[in-house]
Amino acid sequence: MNVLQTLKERGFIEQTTHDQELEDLLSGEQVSCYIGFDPTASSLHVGSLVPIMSLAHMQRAGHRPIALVGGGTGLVGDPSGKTEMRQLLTLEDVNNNAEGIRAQLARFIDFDKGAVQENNANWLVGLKYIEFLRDFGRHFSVNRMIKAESYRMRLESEEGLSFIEFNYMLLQAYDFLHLFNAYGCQLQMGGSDQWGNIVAGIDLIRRAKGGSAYGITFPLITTSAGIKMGKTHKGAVWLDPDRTSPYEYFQFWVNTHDDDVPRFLALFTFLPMEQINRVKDLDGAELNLAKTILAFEATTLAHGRDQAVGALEAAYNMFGARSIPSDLLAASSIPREGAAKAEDSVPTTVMDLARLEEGVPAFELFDEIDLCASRGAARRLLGQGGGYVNNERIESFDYKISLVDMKDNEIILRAGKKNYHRLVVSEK
RNA sequence: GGUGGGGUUCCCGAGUGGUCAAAGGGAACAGACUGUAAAUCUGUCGGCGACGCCUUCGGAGGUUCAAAUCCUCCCCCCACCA
Repeated sequence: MNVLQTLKERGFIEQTTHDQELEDLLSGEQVSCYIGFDPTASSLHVGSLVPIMSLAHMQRAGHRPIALVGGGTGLVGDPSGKTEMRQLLTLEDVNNNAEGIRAQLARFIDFDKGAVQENNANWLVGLKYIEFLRDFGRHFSVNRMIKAESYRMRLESEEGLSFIEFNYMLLQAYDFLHLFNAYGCQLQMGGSDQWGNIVAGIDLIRRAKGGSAYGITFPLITTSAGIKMGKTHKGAVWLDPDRTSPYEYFQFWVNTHDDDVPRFLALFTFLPMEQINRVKDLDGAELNLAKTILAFEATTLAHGRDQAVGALEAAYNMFGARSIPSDLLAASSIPREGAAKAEDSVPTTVMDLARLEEGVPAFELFDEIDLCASRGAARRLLGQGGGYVNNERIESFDYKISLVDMKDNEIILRAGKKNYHRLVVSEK
């Protein structure tokens, strides 16, 4: 089975150009393929996981993945699929962000074994306007461009489309051409909103070099609730452990919607499909175990196995241990017998002994340790019965949390069902 | 550059002198129900030790007992015209 089939089977493919030729290409010798990543932040988030995983699949199949950081295009801003103009980045930001992104990609693809990272700032920033127009601008038809879906939304919007953004397609096409020349890269992959840009690159390669190139787009992954994957009320779920802790990351995956579990297992883990397909028949508590495995595998990929085990144990500690049958997704290396263990993956605050001796009103404390956004919010939460000490409901908003509540040298506070916070006393 | 229309609480969007912390919807949060799910129902949804006080309606001034609402200047967005 070649990569294309693997990707298809696992739900990565929305659309491809030249189905048959692409199939042949990928069945043959090593192919270089690239995906662009926007350096809008120093970290990637779950929304980029589909492209990342697809590169990983490529490498596993013996091909060469090229991760292109859009250091140059990031200076312009891609209008595709967006309703308003993006904040423009400075070159310095972009370079910093590119560093962070590389480190994260390295967990999924191996730069020591052929994978390449490039930054298009290297060839875009020095472009000469007139030369560029003469050499490449003439290959682009404005008539065609304005018909592209990627521009239509903005063309029809009140915001309009600025000229700088209109150029984006040319720059991305030029990237593809550059990588074609430099690496013989014949395949570009990207989100479905990139279709127009990818096709523009393929055209440019044909017109300018007479070469053939191909494209693959990924579907936009939405949850069954219809929301774009990877967004939560707290914002994006980041791959950077400083932004989204491994425990939170794990929890994000555990909270996957029922209907999404098999699909997400296929996309976001490397577990074999025949095992994943069996998950489709599960429901209820059994399905929850599959979610646990999904979370474990996804966390292992992003943060390493130790962190994943830590997150799993922390979850067991908070929500109760489980044991996972050995025939469920057997390829997973998840520890099958759950050991609940006090873990510091749970946010912890160290308190002065003196304050706890005196007692701190619950609403004040909940605000202070960020279980609530403000004292007012804490009052409301507690008033509605959503606050707990050691899993017992706090009955009044000004109940004083004190040493009386100390159990095993800690006090576990909880807001709602899932937000825990641990309080310990300073040693003195 | 001209003319007209706009900028409201997380988002959309009402509100054109007091009854406005500001309708309605969405999102979000809590409770019940559950499987750390979804759906549903109920409640909450600017801040504050809080039946009161304080800060919000693009920005800065002004009129008035009283302004999101009226006036002046400025900034930004949009449409049409040039």
